[in-house]
Amino acid sequence: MIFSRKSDYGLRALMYLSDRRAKGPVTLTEIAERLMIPKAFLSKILQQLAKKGVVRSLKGPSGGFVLAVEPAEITLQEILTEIDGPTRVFECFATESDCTLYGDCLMREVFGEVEDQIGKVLAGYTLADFHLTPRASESPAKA
Amino acid sequence: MIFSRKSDYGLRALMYLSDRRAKGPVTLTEIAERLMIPKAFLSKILQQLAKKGVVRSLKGPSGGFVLAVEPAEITLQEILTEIDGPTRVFECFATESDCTLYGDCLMREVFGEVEDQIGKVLAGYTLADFHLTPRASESPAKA
DNA sequence: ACTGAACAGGACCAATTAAGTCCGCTATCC
DNA sequence: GGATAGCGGACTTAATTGGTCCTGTTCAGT
Repeated sequence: MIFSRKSDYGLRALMYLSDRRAKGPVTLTEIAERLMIPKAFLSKILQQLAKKGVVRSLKGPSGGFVLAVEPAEITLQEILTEIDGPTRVFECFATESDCTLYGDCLMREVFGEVEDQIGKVLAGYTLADFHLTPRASESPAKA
Repeated sequence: MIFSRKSDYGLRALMYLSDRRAKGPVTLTEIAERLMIPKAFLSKILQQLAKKGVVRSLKGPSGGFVLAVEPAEITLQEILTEIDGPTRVFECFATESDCTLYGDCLMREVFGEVEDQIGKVLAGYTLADFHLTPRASESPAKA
């Protein structure tokens, strides 16, 4: 699996915050309950995202988390990288000296290409493309 | 990591067999030693590839493994799939009922796209593209 | 100032998967 | 029939992921 459960949780939490970013801070407890994510675990994920500046956390009563970026300004690639770290496609186990490949390592080339393609797809979407709930701003009559 | 160490071992073993497929069966011991792969572990991998018909195994003295396909006829995608199983990019952890996504699941779409792109890259290479050693048939004067 | 709501962060534990080993069995060549 | 080589199942170990717990610290409201 390329993307972990952590990414799934984190991404959904960001969608939740994105949907409610007009309404002030949302508590960890609320997000965890609504999205059915283990609270303590989600706490770690949001802490991590807070350090990276994706969300802002406010302590004390009436505190919680708010999205710190414009949903349309952060790509899926950025989000997943910030949660899971860079997508590693293949790691060469051989050391320089015992790599028996002929000439330039074609493997590196191939897997570099794979990484690029993955990145390209993920960079094509932003948080604004994802919603957990219908947007209040969207005309319901259009259904 | 998308691709496991098992894939690395298996792929390199296939390159080895590809390079020497004119010279008859190669023993597990030879491959393991040359490529510095734990023998018992490589055995499992080659067994697996034998079941899939990628290599053929011959028991008894003067036995060993031979490549059972034309190197140019098997893609990197096929090889990696046969060793590691299909590349799973993302697994939705929510059940149908608790998936809170709005409308059609955009996630599925995105990650399907990612899988397609990975497949496209890997399908563009065959075993014939990879070599552990210089090909004898290739003019050395060209260097 | 005190209280209680809320996040922070380190240490810890559990579950899963990946990686690797062991050993008796079977086929094959000479 | 003995030596050689792969087969295959059970097992162990190591690494990673997923998750918990507990003790802070910050801060709004009184």
